[in-house]
Amino acid sequence: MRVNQIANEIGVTADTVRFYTRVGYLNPSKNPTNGYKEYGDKERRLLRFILSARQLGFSVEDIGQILSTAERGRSPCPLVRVLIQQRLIETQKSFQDSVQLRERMTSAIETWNQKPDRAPTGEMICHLIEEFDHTAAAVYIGA
Amino acid sequence: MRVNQIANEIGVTADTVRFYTRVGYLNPSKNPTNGYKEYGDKERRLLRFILSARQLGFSVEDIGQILSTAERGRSPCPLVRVLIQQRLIETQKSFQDSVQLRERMTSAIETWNQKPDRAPTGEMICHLIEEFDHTAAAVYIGA
DNA sequence: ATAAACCTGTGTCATGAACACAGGTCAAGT
DNA sequence: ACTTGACCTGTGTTCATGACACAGGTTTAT
Repeated sequence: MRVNQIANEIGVTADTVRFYTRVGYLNPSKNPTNGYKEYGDKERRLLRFILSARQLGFSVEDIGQILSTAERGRSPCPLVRVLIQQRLIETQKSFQDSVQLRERMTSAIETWNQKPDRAPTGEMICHLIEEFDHTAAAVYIGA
Repeated sequence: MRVNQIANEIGVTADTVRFYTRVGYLNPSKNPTNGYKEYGDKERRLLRFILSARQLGFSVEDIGQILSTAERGRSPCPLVRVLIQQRLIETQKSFQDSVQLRERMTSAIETWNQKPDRAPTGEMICHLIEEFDHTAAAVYIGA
């Protein structure tokens, strides 16, 4: 099985398979006649596992730790339980960041609907952006 | 004004100032005796503008377009209105992604509370992850 | 045999800074 | 004048997760 075959079968791009090979999580054998990498059952199982873990928010490095724990025959479960808590915190953060950014953006768009375009001056590059920032700052400090 | 001075005054790190200098948005003069970059009023205004735009979700490249439009004396406002719509779409996407990931994560954590740790086998690396993925897939296809 | 179509591995790029590091500068102390 | 130490500087590299570019190899059709 070559890179595109396994990629299609699992539903990812060949580049993704190559990436996990490059970082050493997949270890295909090498066809000596043409240098092509040969993926087998083990790689298929590993790749599926990697994708499942990614779906749950584990980082590629997390997965590396999980895999090497399992390779040594130890249960990766305790590590998994710890790691997901950490990643959850990060996800909460990125969620909050997205919410706040979205609010700023929609608020800006709405405000800008009432405002004309203007040419830049020595003082201003874009009055939409600069004035909105002042307004937002004023709101923020409660002014 | 040297890099740390302007950075402190505006409230960012020196690395951030260096970054915007490197990409060419800030053009400090160079002190010929020591090679240090000398930031002035113009750079201060530019840096403030850049940060305001970043707050609104514009990418660094967006800001480059906005600045070069303004430099040619044309109003960047039409561009700004277009760009923010695009970035808003991306922000919505990242918002939704965060929400969904968070759901998967909290659901996994909850499910895992009922499950023991287990050592890996030839078939399984981590039953928590692999079994949750099956469950989630089953839910997804309505099974 | 040859041509086109497709596939491969390796190397580079992307975001937006943060970090590492070797060397320069400057004030305090002697 | 000199030295020590603290601080500062610019430049180069690193981060995460693949996507993309590219030169060359392979397979299929003629």
